[in-house]
Amino acid sequence: MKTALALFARNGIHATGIDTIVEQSGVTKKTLYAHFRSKEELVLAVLRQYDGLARNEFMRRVERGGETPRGRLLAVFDFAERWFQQNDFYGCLFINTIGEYSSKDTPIRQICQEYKKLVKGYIQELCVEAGASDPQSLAEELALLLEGATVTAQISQSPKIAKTAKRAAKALIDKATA
Amino acid sequence: MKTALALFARNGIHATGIDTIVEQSGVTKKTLYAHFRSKEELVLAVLRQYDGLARNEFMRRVERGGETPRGRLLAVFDFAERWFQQNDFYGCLFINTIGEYSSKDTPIRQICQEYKKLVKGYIQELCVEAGASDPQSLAEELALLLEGATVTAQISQSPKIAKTAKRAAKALIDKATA
DNA sequence: CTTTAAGTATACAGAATGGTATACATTATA
DNA sequence: TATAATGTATACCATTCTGTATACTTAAAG
Repeated sequence: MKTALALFARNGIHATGIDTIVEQSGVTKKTLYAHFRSKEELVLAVLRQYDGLARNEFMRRVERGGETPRGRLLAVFDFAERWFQQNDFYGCLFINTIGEYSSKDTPIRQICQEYKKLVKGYIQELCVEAGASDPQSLAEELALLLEGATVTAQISQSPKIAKTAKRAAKALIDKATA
Repeated sequence: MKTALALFARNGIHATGIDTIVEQSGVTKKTLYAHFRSKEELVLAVLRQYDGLARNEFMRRVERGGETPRGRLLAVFDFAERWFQQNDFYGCLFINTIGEYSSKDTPIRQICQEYKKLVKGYIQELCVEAGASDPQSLAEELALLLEGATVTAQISQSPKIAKTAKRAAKALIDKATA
């Protein structure tokens, strides 16, 4: 049900009408509004669900992608490359959503902020394990590379930018763990 | 006239109705449609105009911001910090727009792609001047940091991330010009 | 002075928006 | 078997969307 509602990812939230969701999901409008009181609540539910799924998948792949802490940090960008290669990759849902909601106090924004904070926190843990002299700074830098690679892959439609990010990440990690 | 139409930047394109634009700009609907045949044409015109302005401003500030090529490369991130601090900063218009238009062949996407390509090209010129061993790679890496800082500043609402990006940039530049 | 261009004001058309209501089918529990 | 919950199908409402048309004002150019 919610699954079909990832139309949001492709077309954006404002551009996706309730009717389209109803039509494509096979669910009836009545049922939809029985579960979610409004479109905003539906959006929130979708974002929250995706938040959990995406972070889980991210951590799982990173964990498997490297033996050493340093290897896991670099695996972040291997994960990114695979992500960018998916044919339903339309950039980061949270970044795209933030672009549609500028109001500072909407709960939608909060979810997006929270997601990014948690991802950065996870990267920071890896930095600690890798023995970085200043884990927080390194984590910020690597998160920057990841965000940058994500939007660049989205715009330029070329997943290979992940390799560039990985190369830069390597340099920054080496410098921070010298 | 077009100036008032930068409602797009704040609220996104799909969320901004023609009526709102007409109302806030003082221009009449008739006149608007005399200049632009459709909303899409208006969007294109706005993006194109902003493309020119933004790139100009960017290059001007970078040029003034540093004496040496290396200094100008770093000035990119000083520019970014000032940009992030503006109270009408809602992230990069082109990134936000791409998030709303996934269709590969819309001219709107092309403008966004072109903008990013030109900015990267300019950074690459600076990298050449700075004597980088592989200017293209360095430019890609620095562009990544800039994009990352932009979306991070937008989401976290804290302009200081520009300093983080600058620090990382310094490390990457040093490595590439050793 | 008159004509022509371009503006304002406003009403309207047709479709799509978010959201509600009615009528009927299914199913699980009491 | 009766009841209550949950789903489907569909029609509908008020509003807003993009885009057009009509009528009146202005102002510059011939």
